[in-house]
Amino acid sequence: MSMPTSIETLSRSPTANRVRGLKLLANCSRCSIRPASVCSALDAGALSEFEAIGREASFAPRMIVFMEGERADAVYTVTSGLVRLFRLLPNGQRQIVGFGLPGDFLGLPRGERHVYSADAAVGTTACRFHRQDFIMFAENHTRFLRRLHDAAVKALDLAQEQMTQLGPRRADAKIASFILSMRARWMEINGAGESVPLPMSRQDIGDYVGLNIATVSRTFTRLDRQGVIRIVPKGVRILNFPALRQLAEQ
Amino acid sequence: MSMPTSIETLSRSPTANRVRGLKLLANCSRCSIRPASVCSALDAGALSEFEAIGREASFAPRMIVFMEGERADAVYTVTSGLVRLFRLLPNGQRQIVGFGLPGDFLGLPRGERHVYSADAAVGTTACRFHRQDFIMFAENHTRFLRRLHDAAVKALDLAQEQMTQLGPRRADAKIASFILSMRARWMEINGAGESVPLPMSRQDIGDYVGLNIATVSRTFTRLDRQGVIRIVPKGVRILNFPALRQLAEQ
DNA sequence: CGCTAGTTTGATCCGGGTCAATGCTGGTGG
DNA sequence: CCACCAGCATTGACCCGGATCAAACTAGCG
Repeated sequence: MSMPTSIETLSRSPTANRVRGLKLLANCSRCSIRPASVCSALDAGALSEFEAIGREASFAPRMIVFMEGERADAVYTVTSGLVRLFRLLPNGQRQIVGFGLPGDFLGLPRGERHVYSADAAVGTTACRFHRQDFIMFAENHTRFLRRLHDAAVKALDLAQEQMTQLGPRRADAKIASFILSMRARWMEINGAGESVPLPMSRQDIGDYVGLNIATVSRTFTRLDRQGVIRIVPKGVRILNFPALRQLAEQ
Repeated sequence: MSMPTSIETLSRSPTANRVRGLKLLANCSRCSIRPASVCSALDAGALSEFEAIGREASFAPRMIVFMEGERADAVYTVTSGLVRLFRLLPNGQRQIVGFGLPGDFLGLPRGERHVYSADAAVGTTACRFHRQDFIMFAENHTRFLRRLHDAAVKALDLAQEQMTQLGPRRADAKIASFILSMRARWMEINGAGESVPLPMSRQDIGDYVGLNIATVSRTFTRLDRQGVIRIVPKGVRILNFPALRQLAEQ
């Protein structure tokens, strides 16, 4: 975690005019991440009804989606790119509490205000719905509501899991767990094999698992040299699964 | 975190015949922690109806309330003592994910199985309800249901908060935050002032905030010597609030 | 081609982990 | 009533992993 980064992130991100593009949804039925999203619970009829209340939003890197404390008046389904979910601590450090991947649903806190902030880590697109429209739609489509509930359970579970990762574990254990958990999440989206995309920066990874950027970098390098993974542009390729799993258990 | 402790904890805790006592609820209307519990949402009539489906359970120190992975067929409201909520990690370490204080509601995961374990840190009493009875009752009492929802929100918020505490923070910052958060929770129960009960062991505190028992002890001692707190039996007394708050922010 | 943001790598230092000895306290039985 | 014991807390000595600071390197991108 580093103070400078979080400050920079904020000052470089204009809070006004956040959304780069905002146009009608083209065709949900052809949407490639639909199977992995809450929309998978909708049949053709419901889908076109749903399409009518949504808009496509796109975010340039570092653009803010919403801020902690703001009224939550819109909800999102990420369709491409990567969203960082984070809290700014009193001392200026940034704790990333999660990553929003394509298919992930964001922005519906239990209360009326967001409890964490969200910004785009890379160029990102999402479907945007007004909270009221969305809730009304959900209440008229029971299967969809249940699917939303499932999504919430999954998020809670991920958060609990993350709590156990953040404790006093060794750097290579944290990084190994991180790689495996990202792999598991990509698997649900595109069934990928040993290749794991990591679109976020080293700093983001550090702020997520609780390590300094230098330590993150060194640990990746070490795992690469040990032949456990191979570092590739914007990701890694897993070479030795058993070794990686063993490290993750430490 | 220490491996031996978690192992001991398990082996010393018989899984059979866990509940020491199990008798009818005496008189909910006179229950001293009712204002702080979900039962506060019930009027006299509903309360006696509620009384009829509950039983009082008591747990000796180290007795298990429920285990991660088990079917969740009973729910609890803690009435006295302290419950530890924890996960056992693959390497044998124990991560305490929360403490159940008097008034806290436990044991209703979103799915049908518990996602963490719970045991008594000290002699503890709780009201026990069969899950089905409880859910049926709740569905017939809307105010109660809403109150339950609030409790869930609070728990989720605490978990997120805890995530930000576990990161790479200094030992005195972690301990200071811990003391202040325990104080805030006791305040809701008995409005106590600068005196903060800490019924759990040093090991429990360490497994919660992510510190070694030795470091926990040393940090308490240091804060005491610095005049920020005074260590008293089973707790601390806060002597210098501003200093403690300042430490917590680091 | 050169600028900028991000990444890697090196050198150094310190906080907290580890191991182990000692101290304290409350419960038990002679 | 006191001696003993078990479990927990405290304290000390030592060491190591990761933070910090800083420099060199690399990859996009205009």
